[in-house]
Parts: sequence; C-alpha cells; structure tokens
Amino acid sequence: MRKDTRLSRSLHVLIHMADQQPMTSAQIARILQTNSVVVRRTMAGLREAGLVESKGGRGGGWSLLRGLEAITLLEVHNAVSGDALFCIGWGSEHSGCLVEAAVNHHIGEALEAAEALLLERLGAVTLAQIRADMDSEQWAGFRAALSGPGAPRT
Amino acid sequence: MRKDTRLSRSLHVLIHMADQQPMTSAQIARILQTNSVVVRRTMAGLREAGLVESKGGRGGGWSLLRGLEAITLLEVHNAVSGDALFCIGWGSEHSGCLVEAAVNHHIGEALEAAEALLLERLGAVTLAQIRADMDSEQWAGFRAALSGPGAPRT
DNA sequence: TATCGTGTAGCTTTTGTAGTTACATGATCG
DNA sequence: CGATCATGTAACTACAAAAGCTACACGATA
Repeated sequence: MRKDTRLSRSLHVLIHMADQQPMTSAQIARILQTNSVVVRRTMAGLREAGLVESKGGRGGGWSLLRGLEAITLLEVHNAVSGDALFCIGWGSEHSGCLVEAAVNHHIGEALEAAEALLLERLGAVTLAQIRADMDSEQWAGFRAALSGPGAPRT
Repeated sequence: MRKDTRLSRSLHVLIHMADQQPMTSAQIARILQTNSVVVRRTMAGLREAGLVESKGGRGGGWSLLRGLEAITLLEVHNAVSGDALFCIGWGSEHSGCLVEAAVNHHIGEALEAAEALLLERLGAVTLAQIRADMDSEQWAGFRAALSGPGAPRT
C-alpha cells in the first residue's frame, strides 16, 4: 500500500522556509524533487490550517505565519494528512455476526491505543525541536559524511 | 487508501472454526461474504504460520491446529498482514538533505513507539478472550438486538 | 502590458488489496 | 476405476488514493 508522505514533505518544507521566505512552489518542488502542482495541493492544506500564507505575482510565494517553535508535528499532520492512519482496518460491521462484532471491538481497541500514542507523540514535538536536533552534535558525523565528495545539497 | 482487512477476517474465521471443523473455502467465503480464492489466499498465510492445515477431497477443508487460547492476535497479524502498518511514511532518505534526515528521524520515532504499542496489544489478546467476551454479559444487549425480526445470521 | 506566481480542472501513473475466471492436482467415496 | 469434491495457483480485472503532469485562468507587480 502506498504510503502518504505529505507529513514528511510538509515538515521538510516548513523548516526550510524558516530560512528563506517567501518560497515559490517551483523552488519547493525542486527541494522535494517533485512537481509544483503537487506542492500547491499540499501547501493548500497548510494554508487552510493557518500555518502559511500564499501570495501571487512577482516576489510572491509561500511564507510562514508562525515561528517553528509554535508548530507541532501534530498540527502539520492534521493539516495535510488524510484521516486514515493505519493500513489495517476492519470490515463492514453490518453483517450482524457476533463473532465479527467482538473481533472488531478488540482490533479497534488496540488501534485506538496506538493512534492515541502516535498523536500524543506528534503533538509533543515542535518544528523548532527538529531544527535544533539537526544542528546538534548528534548529527555531526552524519553531516560530515554528507559533505564528502559529490554529496548532493538541498 | 483502501484498508487491509485480512487480520479482521482471519480472526473471524478462526473463531468460527473452533465450532466447526473442517470448513471449506466456500463455507468461509459465505461467512465473509467474499470469494473462495480470496479465502484460500489468506488462509495460505495461516497455514504457513502453522495455525491451520488444509485437506483436499471429500470431507476436506481447513482445520485449526491449536486451541483458541493458544493463538494471539499478533500471530494472526504476522501470518496474514503485509508489513506496512501505517498509511503515513517518510521519503527516500537518500536526498542528502539534513533537514529531511532530521524530520524522518522524528517521524520514525513516533511511528515506532506507536507500532510497538500496537504489536504489544495484539500480542496480549488471544482468540479465546475474544470468544469469551462475545459470550459475556457485555454483549447481551447487542445479542438481543440481533435476534430481533429479520436479523441475519452468520 | 509583460511577466511571474498561485489556483485548479482533468488527466495518467502507480501500487496493493480484493474479486473473478479458469484450470490443474490430489483425495475420497461408491 | 472414475465421478466428485476440495485445494492450489495463474492470470486477469476492479478499485482506491496519492502522486505526477499539462493546460489554462486569475491576479499582482514591475
């Protein structure tokens, strides 16, 4: 089942936008290695959520409406992702079979617990934290590896 | 995104099989309101996991190799479900962009925590427990509602 | 007014489950 | 033995949703 990468991509862009504003859809598309229209579609969700604004014409593009410290992963998720979190689900529930009802009840409980934990985790992390982690010592080795010969830049 | 219902359906069938063995693919298909071939495809996973066996010819069909108390939801999940648990995922990781690496790191941590909890929950429930819950008082009201006029039976 | 950027409709591509048809293989009963 | 029943599997089609793409309308700015 194809995975929804809109959360990951949105976070990527928003953090980049803290350095450069406004950014055009074409610039963003280059960073994400995708297409302007796909970018605008995803960014539309962020705009509706009040996280960014868009301006047309020369010098236009997308700008942040809040600082990175005021945006959680959960907000971005809610803004751009669909409502389906898990690939697994349960049937119609309409068959009138008691076994099915009991099975769905138990699967549902497990999924709800996992979903609650996931949302809680996403709500506890801000974009500023990701940014800070990126700059920290923790990534020094990785950063060094990337700056080797032929390392691509974004 | 279409949901994977194989776990739910497998549990449904396995619990029914505790009452009637062996069951043919056609009988199972009728319960699940689907097709014999789909049933055989799913049951094949359960057979490879050692949960059921199949026999051809007259009087053949599918039989349980263990009691319901010896099968957890996790085992069934591992036997029939794909490896993708979540609909959301992260990008290629190959772009060499530090921002992307940091984003993926954080999303990955949240997803791993949720996945661990989900698997733990699935591992803590046996088919026998579902069965017991079904028979308990908890479902009395629901059961009564189902036995009303025109209630379908499975 | 030329140019740049967003907004959006409408299409194709992709990926995996589900569903279907068709047929081969093997077991069992009479 | 041979008819019948059941599994096993190949080879499709259907479907859903994200992603990707083309084309064009609209508005802003220099």
